[in-house]
Amino acid sequence: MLDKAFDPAAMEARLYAAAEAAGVFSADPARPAAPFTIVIPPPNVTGSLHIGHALNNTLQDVLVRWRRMQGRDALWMPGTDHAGIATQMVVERLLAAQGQERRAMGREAFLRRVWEWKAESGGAITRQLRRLGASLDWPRERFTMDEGLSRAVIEVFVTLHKQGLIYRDRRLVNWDPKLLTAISDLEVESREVKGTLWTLRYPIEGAPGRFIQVATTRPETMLGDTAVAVHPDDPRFADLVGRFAILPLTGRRIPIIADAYSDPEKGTGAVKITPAHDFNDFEVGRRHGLPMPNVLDPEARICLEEIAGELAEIPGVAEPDFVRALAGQERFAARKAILEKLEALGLLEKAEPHTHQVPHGDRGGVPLEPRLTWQWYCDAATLARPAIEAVETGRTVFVPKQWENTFFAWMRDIQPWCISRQLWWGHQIPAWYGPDGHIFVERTQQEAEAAARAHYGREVALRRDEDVLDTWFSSALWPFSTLGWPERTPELAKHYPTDVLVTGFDIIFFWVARMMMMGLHFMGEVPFRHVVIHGLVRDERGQKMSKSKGNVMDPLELIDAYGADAVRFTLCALASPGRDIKLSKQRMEGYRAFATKLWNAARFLEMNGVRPDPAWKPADAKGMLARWLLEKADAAAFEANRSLEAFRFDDYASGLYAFLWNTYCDWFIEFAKPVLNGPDGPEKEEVRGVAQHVLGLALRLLHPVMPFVTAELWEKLGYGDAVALTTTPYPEGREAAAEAGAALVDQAIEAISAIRSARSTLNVPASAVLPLRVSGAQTQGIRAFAPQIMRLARVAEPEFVAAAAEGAGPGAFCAAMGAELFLPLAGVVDLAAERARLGKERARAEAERAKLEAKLANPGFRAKAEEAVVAETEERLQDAAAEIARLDAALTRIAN
RNA sequence: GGGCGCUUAGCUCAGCGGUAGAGCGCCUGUCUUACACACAGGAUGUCGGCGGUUCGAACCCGUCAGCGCCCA
Repeated sequence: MLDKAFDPAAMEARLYAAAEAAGVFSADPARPAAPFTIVIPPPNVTGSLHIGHALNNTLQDVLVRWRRMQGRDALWMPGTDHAGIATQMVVERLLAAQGQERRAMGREAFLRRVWEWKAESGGAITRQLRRLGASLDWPRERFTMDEGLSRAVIEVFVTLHKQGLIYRDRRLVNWDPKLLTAISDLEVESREVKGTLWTLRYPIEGAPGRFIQVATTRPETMLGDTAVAVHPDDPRFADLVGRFAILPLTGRRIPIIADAYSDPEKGTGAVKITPAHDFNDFEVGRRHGLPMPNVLDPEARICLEEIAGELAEIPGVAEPDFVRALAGQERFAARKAILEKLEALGLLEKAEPHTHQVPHGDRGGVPLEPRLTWQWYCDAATLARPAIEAVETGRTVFVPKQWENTFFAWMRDIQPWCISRQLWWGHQIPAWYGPDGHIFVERTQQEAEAAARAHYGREVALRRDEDVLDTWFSSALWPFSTLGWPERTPELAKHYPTDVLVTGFDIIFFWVARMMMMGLHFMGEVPFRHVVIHGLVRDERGQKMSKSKGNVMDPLELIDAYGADAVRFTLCALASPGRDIKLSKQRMEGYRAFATKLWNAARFLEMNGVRPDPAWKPADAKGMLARWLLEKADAAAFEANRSLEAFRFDDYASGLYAFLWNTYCDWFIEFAKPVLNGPDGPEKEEVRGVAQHVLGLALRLLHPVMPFVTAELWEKLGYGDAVALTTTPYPEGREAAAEAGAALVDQAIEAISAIRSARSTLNVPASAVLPLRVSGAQTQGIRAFAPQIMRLARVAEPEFVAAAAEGAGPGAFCAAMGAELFLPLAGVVDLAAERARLGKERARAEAERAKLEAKLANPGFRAKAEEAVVAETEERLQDAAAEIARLDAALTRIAN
């Protein structure tokens, strides 16, 4: 017997553990079944499950469970990425708490410590995904720093290097002065900062008293200025182009150049050029062959090594001693000192408040410095071409499709990808340097040594590059490295290309783009057929959730409060394509009620002797109620499949919600009650049969989104083992096709609704049982379901007469699909109220008739509209007219 | 500045050429022996404005307005 109350907490852990232990979440490459594959977008190993993960993984799990039930060899690949910067920061923080520092302990000891941390506290998220019910193939779990995946990384790096698609270059990077590493363009967060725009005066060489003014928000970089640029067409500066300015403080001679980069409308129209510290200036510097001295060290302190030799004393303009004193000063302190000095020299024209965008590191949180360094680069533009083409030709399809534009926009303008990071935690770059700096890129130290021997003709000492690769470099390989590549494993052969990648739009650049590039280059085929982009989960007011706002919803707390099924169902039901989700506890309460409803319906059937019966054949069902329910169930199953095929998780959820609650509970079970309470016999057997059959169908249909309550009911009711539901075939259903017998149920439903509405409007006491007189050409539904109508509409045994309302005195009149219903209400009915009710219905019918008449009166409509539409319109007009006639007759009877 | 999206019932959202829908909320009634996390009934919409295409527009096109996001 089912418990009275549905208690998710009591069953979830047990059900999940049983399924995991039974191995039903695992793929089997030996099975002949067609594969269905999703690789999880690898969460960060330092991370914990947030509501965005809950959405992302719920959607993946729904797809995987559904396809698995369809018989596909489903593989949902789990794992995490090593998150170079984040993990290194976590461990460094732990060390700091113990008074230790990574440099002091050395690289090897530090890495040991990181692995220890990973073993102890890494991957909390994988345990949390289990609480969500995610049916990942855990025995196949991978980690980007695994031996196998690391091998793939080395293989890819070496291969791309030999192909000339990876190279070393000295370019500007986004440098994080706190983390002391280059970071990706995508890890740069533009923050609006209220700063100051300073205008500086640079003296013109050979023109005493003449200055050129330049505006800057970072005056400390002026030490590295190597030119002043003006627009070629700007008449104000035409005579200065080709001459020189004297850079204050350092006394350097810098040319005044013409370059269209300078915007005559902006600032003073002249702009200082600091090639080593600004991306735009770097390009200008390249175009004009300017020197590019670096004046900031890795921690963004002033360093003078590259300009020390050229400092020159110029009275009133340049003071080498002052500049020398700046060495080692932190950038903002140096800024202050430089401004004070310039002001003292009369070279600071003005300072204006200025709001501008300042790039910050999204991890470290400090302003970044563009910095000129040697780094490893990947030729993304070349790799992007086939990826763009794959999307253009539809080999990979985005859902919703408009995200393809975002993908194209970024891919078509892709910059060289800086793949080296000045970290210790990560894949160390397989490059070795000879004594003269010659580079050997090989898979192993031994191979590098052999190459060096061949190159130099003798043994030499090699030094390995200390840098590691961007975490995304290994993530980019995820769709094939996790399947065993570069080994040619059965999994790789069977499951690549994968079917779907499910992710948020913010990750199109990170994952989608890079996986596409690497997948196509190394596997010759796209990594996934579909990319499903879902929205962001926001709070109920549409605000982004954040710790600082205090509006975060913890999925684990939600699971505790509402059950994993309710959390999953809510996320699914709200996942409309292309829209963010506004999540509220109220919504979740509503869907928890749905799980409870399912539980209670099952309990009711169990109490009424409904038991699973695999031998029961729907095709043998004869009764109208059974046919009606089977038809609705088939349509619901069909729609569920269709919705999931189209990745319409919202339609899938709401369609089943409506079927279970409205069709199955509100009508079928209510219709079944008189039969279940009645005498034993074939009719009761058939109702029990169809009830168990369709409940079993509903449990299967709902299982992908509500795996826990469905599995529990499946087992407790006796359909089978809870674990076995995971691989029980998913119902296919078929398109709705109305059966004649089933229409009689609809008539009974309509009669009940009409009577209920009349009773309520006329204030008939709920407990009063009214007589019912029925007439009309179509009354079979009323006859067939009289007991149901009596019970649900609270009426006496229907009396079938020639004309329902004739000679019965005052009463209420209504109609149901060709049947006329009359409720004699002598002494009960308020005739004025009934007149008002009928009048209102008449007005509604009249409006309908007017609309349809106008439409049919339009010659264009008859001439051009489809025939079926015209016919339907005519039919509706007749119905409206008949309804008006009936209502008129009823009104006449109770006139006065 | 460039691009994308959104604007439909009080709220959150479906619908995207032929009868305006759902959930929640609201109002009224009900302990009808599965379920008050329930049942029944009800009210509420110039489908953002304007213009166009069409026999017909919430839906297609143009335009304006407001909101949001991404990239400079």
